[in-house]
Amino acid sequence: MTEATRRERLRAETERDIRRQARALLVAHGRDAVTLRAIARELGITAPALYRYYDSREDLLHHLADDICADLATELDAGLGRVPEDDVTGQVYAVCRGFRRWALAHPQEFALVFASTETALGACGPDDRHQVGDQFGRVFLEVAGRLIASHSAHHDHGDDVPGSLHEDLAVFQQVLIGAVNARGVPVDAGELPLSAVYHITQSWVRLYGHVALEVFGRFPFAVTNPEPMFDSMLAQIIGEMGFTDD
Amino acid sequence: MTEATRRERLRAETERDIRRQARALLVAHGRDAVTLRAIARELGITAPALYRYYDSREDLLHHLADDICADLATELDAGLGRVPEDDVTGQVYAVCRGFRRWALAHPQEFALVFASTETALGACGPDDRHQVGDQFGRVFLEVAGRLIASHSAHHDHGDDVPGSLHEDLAVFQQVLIGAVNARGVPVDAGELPLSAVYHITQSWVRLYGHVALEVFGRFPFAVTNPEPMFDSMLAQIIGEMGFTDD
DNA sequence: TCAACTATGTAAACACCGTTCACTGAAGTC
DNA sequence: GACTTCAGTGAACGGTGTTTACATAGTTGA
Repeated sequence: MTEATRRERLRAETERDIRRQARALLVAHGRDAVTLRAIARELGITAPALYRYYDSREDLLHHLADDICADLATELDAGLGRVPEDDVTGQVYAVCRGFRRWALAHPQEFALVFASTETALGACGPDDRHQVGDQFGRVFLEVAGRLIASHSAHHDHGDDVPGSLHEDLAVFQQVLIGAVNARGVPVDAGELPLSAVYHITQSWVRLYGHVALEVFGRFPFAVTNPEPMFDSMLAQIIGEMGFTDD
Repeated sequence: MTEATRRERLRAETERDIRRQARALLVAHGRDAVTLRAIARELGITAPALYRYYDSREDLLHHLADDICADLATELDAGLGRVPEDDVTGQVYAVCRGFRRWALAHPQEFALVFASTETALGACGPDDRHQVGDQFGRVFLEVAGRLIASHSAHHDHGDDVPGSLHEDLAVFQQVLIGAVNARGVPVDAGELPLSAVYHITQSWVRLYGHVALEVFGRFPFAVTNPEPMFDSMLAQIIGEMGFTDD
């Protein structure tokens, strides 16, 4: 099984070390502190050696963002595991609260992955086009899709979907259906109408908006305890889907 | 009137030149490109000379953020001037669309002011505590306050305000009332209840969320034309206030 | 086994960067 | 006209990303 040659094992090991150090620097002192020389210094090698692993600092940051997405997805998945399989509302709560908790605990990582102007950093993972770009998106949107699909009969305010969005939403609809089906829950377009897809998107806007405002401290006034505000927003988002609790 | 000495005039002029160049570098090549040496080079002086004007690069970026806030406020104010005084809905549309347009046209500035982890950059202006932190906030939130105040009778879904937010919201309520009154429109707490203040905050979450997602390209799928989505969201936000159009 | 090859590291150098310090010279003050 | 204030300079320190030529350890095949 240990097919890898000695050199390959060593390479993989240093590759992990590099990103681990980069991650530590990011957490401790922010994006600007993630310098090739600092990483190399910490690893006991010289900076140019890093070019055997990454094309440039930018490339390293890109892979770092990938790692962060993967870790976030893992964390959200773990939180999901602690909720009963059939309690879909609870799953949505778990994922959304998990996202907020993660963002507040890892502001630098959040800024790198979710608030970078470089387009390269956002789209994590090697997924095809027409796919949810990053591993985090996979977790969050799959749960949302399952929630909506499991309660499709309840809500039907379909008129407010802008016509010019139909094409984009239809693509996303297929992605969501594929993701949910891949988990063994069969869904078709009838159970996940465009209005539901649109509502998921709007929910993402609000979830992201609240979390980013909290992380960056851009609420219009000092919020002493933002958690009830977040939970209240979640309750409203879920409530708008047409059911309250059971 | 030209009380200023020759030296004072020159100083003010250089100060403006510095920030203008810093701004140009930010726009053209992003935050990391705003270096003291590049600014000085462009101005035909040496880098240490900049320390006669700013304590550090960080300090310069802070003042730059102030400038950006002021410019944004000016632009939003100008857009506001093109809407009839009594068309408050139109004013909200103007400010929100103006904010989105500005953010998309100035992504680097947006990232600096609205998505920086450094707390110092967000709170622009020399305003006291218990005040809206930046000049942009002043414009946006004042319009929102006026809108709500002018239609307070229409909506009253007051129960969904988390109790633990009452204190914070009350402070913000006073700020909003003060801002609206300062424009000559008398309002009191009865016309601007906490539920309305809460709704304004939630609207800011959605406005910010959409704009930031668009600027950073973090929508879960490729949105071919995000503008109708934005307008649809605005219509819904305004609709939730209890009136549709007239 | 040993030569050929490849992958991984090094040292030196280049052109940048923020920041500090001693110094110059012009503008303002009495 | 002497004195002070202050914008600007040049040199220096330690830091940065990146490229280049070079060494050497690991792997491979005859």
